[in-house]
Amino acid sequence: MTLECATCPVRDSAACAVLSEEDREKLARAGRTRELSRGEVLFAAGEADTVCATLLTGALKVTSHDADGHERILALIHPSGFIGEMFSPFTSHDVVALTKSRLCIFAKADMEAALERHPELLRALLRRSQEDLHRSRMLLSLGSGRSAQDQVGGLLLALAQAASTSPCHPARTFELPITRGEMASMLGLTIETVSRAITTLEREGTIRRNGTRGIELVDPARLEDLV
Amino acid sequence: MTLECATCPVRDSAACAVLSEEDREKLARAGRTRELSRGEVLFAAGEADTVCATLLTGALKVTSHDADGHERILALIHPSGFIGEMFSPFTSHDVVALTKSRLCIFAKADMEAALERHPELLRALLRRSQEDLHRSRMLLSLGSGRSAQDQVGGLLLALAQAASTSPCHPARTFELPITRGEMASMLGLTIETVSRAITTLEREGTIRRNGTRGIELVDPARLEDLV
DNA sequence: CGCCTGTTTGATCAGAGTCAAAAAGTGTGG
DNA sequence: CCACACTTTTTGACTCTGATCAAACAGGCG
Repeated sequence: MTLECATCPVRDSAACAVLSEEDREKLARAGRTRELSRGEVLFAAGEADTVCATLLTGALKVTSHDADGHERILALIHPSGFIGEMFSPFTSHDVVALTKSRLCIFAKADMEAALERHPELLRALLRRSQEDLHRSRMLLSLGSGRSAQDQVGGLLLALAQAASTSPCHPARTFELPITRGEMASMLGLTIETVSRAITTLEREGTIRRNGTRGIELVDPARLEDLV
Repeated sequence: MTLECATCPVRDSAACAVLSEEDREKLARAGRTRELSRGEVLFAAGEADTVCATLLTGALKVTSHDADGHERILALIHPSGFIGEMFSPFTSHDVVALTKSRLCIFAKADMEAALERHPELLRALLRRSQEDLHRSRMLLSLGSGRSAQDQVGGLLLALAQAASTSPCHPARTFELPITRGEMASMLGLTIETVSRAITTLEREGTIRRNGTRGIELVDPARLEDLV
């Protein structure tokens, strides 16, 4: 299926937004879209990977697996995010769909050619890469000396910020994009510990739950000074 | 002090190595070198930062501090590494010298101008940024479900790789660039736990110690299949 | 309705943290 | 070269948090 940039949901925020209308069209002709359903694998670690992609809708996770198959989530990817290490011929981590997702896929060779012609695209990717790096370090610092409950609180806050439309203020109410198990795997905790932490946070009056996925931040300040 | 690219120890590996001789000279004229002694702060989190830098010799750490002042090391920077988020006006983390270090410093504005003129420099920074991201995720996956001993083993392996001249094989013997406390702070453990882990690894015959900082990997394979 | 997946809660246990002190290094000045 | 002070590392005893094992509970969907 060929691309329809005109109706693209991330046409203003994705990396290719820095291109002119016509340049973008030219790039689009080299690409195609792909749908993934929950659990489908986009990249598997260690495979040669010859494509890169922009996420249009849905959400992806970047994971690694330790010796005994335990999964660790290293990053979440939201719409307009870019996937693919342009300088490494092999993927180092798995990339898997968390929900039904739609992507815009390019051969690395085509993207490489576009980068050659459009330095502004290079700049857009650099910016994204530095943001990814920043988020990755956030996740690292979450795991620090803090108690399990503080870690979960910090993650909730981070997810609220990701769910928010405005970049600085967290959303007051939002739906968790991930399961308890996936939260646990982002923090290196167990499902049970995450569940208990959420229960405690609710009993303390810091948050309120709305079904299993809905979260309302009653007292965001309390979460904020954990960071 | 003006720059002497001719005698620069990282002239072939730093980002600016992608420039031609004359372009590099031009950039060099805008920069200056700076010396830091152990513990000196290059950037403090939250400050406006108007410069970026390449590390020539020594080592730096990137750290964050939680509410009670506990430090967490998010990354190490080795010679030829680049420091400075080009797209964010404020530094988000502290950057501190681990040892006596020498840097090559540029005003962001000058670097920005150079990026404008030399897309290959942009590409070099993107590559570096993706490598940083990769290292950051390595550190994340180290912390996973693994025992303290395995985490320390994994860190030793990573440090051996960083110390090695060849990029894939770890050095068999090397000097730890950081103290026990700093190792602990990279993994989110305590000094005592790190110390005990190292003692156990030696008793198992996986490593041998040579003074407090020297490490010999007797059985690297055992460490490798922990990852 | 019953099955399956995901979540919550409970009881027990082990591993890492904490507190404390000895030992090994490092550097300084006499 | 040695004596002394200071920092870093190691080791020990005890505690407590989070993992583990197990079971009840809640939704979603055929």
